[in-house]
Amino acid sequence: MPELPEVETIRRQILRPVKGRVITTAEVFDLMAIEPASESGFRQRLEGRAIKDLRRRGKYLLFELESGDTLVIHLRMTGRLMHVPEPAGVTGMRHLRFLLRLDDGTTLSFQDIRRFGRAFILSREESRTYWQKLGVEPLSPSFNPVKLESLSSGRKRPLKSFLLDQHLIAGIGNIYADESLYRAGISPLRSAGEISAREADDLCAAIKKTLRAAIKLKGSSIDSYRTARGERGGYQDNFLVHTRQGEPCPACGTPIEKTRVAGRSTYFCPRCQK
DNA sequence: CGTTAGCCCTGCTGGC
DNA sequence: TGCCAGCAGGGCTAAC
Repeated sequence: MPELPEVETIRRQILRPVKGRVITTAEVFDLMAIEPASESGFRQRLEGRAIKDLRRRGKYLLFELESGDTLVIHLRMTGRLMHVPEPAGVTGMRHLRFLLRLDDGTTLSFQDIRRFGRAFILSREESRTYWQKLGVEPLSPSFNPVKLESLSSGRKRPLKSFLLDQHLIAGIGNIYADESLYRAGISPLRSAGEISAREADDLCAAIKKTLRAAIKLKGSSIDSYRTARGERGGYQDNFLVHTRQGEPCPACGTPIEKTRVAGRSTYFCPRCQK
């Protein structure tokens, strides 16, 4: 499931190929993939527009257009965004929801098995306010132990639930929440408001270290995630606890436990994580 | 306000 | 072999 490292991998891979390109045609095959569900509106605001820049905010990918509009794509669970060099490369693609043809003959394709992924377009004005609801970027300097403590203080909810809340910190999903908490040696069940200053230090460092390591390996391919070039990520082979229930903890050998927190599968070492 | 449960969706898995 | 309940979960909304 694409989280910050997966979305950032896609952004880095397609930035150069798409920057400065003009979207010649936009084709929609599943109206559920776009908001609002209007193909004509979607085409009107995209066709003939040049892509000025490609940015990321949390798990969102932002195509900034010369027109001032921003095409926003969220992959959710099973969304796949690929840059396909050959015009015929998209024929026969399964679960194809929409595609954007570019003026150099290449194509951006959006596939999505579970149909949770969405694309929408923000005007310049809407862009100014839309992102305020999202929390701090965990890899930015403004995400530091002091910030983490100020976000967590007074909150009774479990740390796992806290880390998954995109309004507080933007980009961490189920995989990297588990991995970061393990690295920090803190239980996912602990109340967010109860962590010490020392633990906030550890958790902040663990989050940054985990996300950076995952980006280096182009993300995690447990299931359907692929990079923009169609490759599998490599970080799933480095998971310390996630999806490893019953296997020995890398540090102490205690079997990794699986439980459910905030409606999500949660993996942790009952001995190393207090 | 803070927090959680339910919903959306489809492919895969495991039990019988 | 076939059937089907159960599971996976990001973000939104309703409800407590």
